[in-house]
Amino acid sequence: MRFSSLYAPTLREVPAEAEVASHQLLLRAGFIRKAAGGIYTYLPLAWRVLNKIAQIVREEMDLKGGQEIAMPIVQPAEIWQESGRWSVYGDEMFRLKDRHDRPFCLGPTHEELVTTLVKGDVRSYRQLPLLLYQVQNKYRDEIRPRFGLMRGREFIMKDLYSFDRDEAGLDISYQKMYDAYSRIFERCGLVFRPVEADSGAIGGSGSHEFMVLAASGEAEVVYCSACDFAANTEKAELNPINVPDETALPIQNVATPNCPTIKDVCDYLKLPVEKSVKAVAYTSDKGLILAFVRGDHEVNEVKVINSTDAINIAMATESELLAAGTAPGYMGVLPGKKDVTIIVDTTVMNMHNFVCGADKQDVHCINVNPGRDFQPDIVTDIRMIQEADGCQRCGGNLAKARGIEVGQVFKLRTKYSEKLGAAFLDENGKEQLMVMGCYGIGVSRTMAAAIEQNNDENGIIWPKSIAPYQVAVVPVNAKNEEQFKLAEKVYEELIAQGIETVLDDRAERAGVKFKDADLIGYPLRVTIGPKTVEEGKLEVKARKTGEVVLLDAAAYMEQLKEILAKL
RNA sequence: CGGGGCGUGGCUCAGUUUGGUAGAGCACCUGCCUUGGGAGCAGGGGGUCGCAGGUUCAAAUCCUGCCGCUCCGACCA
Repeated sequence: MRFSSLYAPTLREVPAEAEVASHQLLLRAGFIRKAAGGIYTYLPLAWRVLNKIAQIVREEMDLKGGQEIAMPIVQPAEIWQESGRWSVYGDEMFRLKDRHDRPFCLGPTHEELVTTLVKGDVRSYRQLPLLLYQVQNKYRDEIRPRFGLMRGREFIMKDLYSFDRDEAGLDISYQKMYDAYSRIFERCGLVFRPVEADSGAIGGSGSHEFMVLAASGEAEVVYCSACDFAANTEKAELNPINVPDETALPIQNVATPNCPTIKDVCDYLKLPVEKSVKAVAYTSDKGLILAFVRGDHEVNEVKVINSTDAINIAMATESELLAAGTAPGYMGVLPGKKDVTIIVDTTVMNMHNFVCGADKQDVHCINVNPGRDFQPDIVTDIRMIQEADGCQRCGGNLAKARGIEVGQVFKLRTKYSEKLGAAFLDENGKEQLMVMGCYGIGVSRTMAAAIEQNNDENGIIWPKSIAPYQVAVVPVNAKNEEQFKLAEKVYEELIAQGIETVLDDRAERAGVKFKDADLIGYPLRVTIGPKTVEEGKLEVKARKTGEVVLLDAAAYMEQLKEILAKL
């Protein structure tokens, strides 16, 4: 491709809307343009990168027996109503109506559609396992789209669905995908880590997220320094902390003036924080929810949501708390409140003689004991893991890192086959539900994550496997016939060898072309200018290391290929 | 949802406080000159000042409403 005709409008200045590196660089280097909030046009360079990532994904999916299909983006409401998710999905779903007023949505995911598809065609265990996938746009009307392609409302996703005859089959499919995902992100040149994820409302074990490690990541992960445990902090399961038995003392109210925080109370009463219980109040479509954890712990909102039937939850307001019969800053576990769901962390149930709010301004209760003094509506693990908790598996030390979630694998089991009636006959002629899994990769997010992990002050540094072009050939002075002729010759020769190359044939000054080459991030740049042309040399510069090598202009190809191969 | 900031040519922004002929740099077009890290000179094209009302002789500027973008918070009582 000749740069003069390439649609890659580079910008000298950073568009004001972009905050993170990948967003800024994708805009500046002429890869994307915004069409609406969280919705982007992919320009030729971006489209090449996306296709390369998708190609790697396809190869690895096909190796594991995946078959590519293409399902519609527009989906009828009925199947979502059947699975129950039409109402569950909430505002995140883009909904529309046809001319007959029939409801549809833009697919945020395809479990319903693919299950409906397969149940119509698969009758026998002989047709299983079945692995179907597609690569297409997905639509999610995010509360707050941000960071360019990292959290868009329209994005490209690879989604594969596995159908097996039983748990054992699912385990095999799951492992295949886990392995394939590891290979995919390796081939994309990314530093990543698979982490355990809670399978949420679906229950049971069986979900991993693939995190590209980057400071700008939205997710926080913890990992063990001793074993291979790694988990999303939002999802890491925690064992309750055991404490020695104690004789239950009589419960009593104590005045605690001006002690709205746990620290105030414990300082005032001279109690260790481990002897206190604090609350976070949420308001939801199911009413007010009070979530209690030990004073030095943190509430994990995701776990709270998973432990209830609530769909949308938000922090409760002061007036809501007062109306329910409690007091902001002084909320307690004791009964006597109106229309409140009380959720208590498992560790709290092991505590004795603790202090918590008395539901009255400036009053706390001391010597509160579970069972004797209160019975929560729900007892479950709702706290956020901390480094101090240590590895929940081996007791080793935990460390934290930030990550970008680029993929997730998930055991669905029979959640959808049951709701949508996807069954087959086994060899005994007995009807069985298909056992399903789903496996997603954010293709457009992977592109952004690759940039987050590979950039410097001059621009993008593409991993070779997903670079839009491998080499840029830059004649320093396009009007110098000798230089330009040589550049064209080298360009033609590289193309003939199947090496993706851009010839920067613009009548720009050298500096402009160098800046653009760095910004766009070609792994290699071949410079042809007066310094080298007279000596019959080509200058080859690696974007990543800045290393420069001079090659014989008459016989450079083998060496150049070697340099490329080593990148 | 709440709170802050912003909306002026393709991009970055000035001008708004104190109403009075729409500006700069970059980008773009033409010519000259220059050619190893975003050159220089000369000439030129391009803007319903987010939208809709209102006030005024006069509105980018003041008032009201709406829309869009963006950041922060969803923070533990």
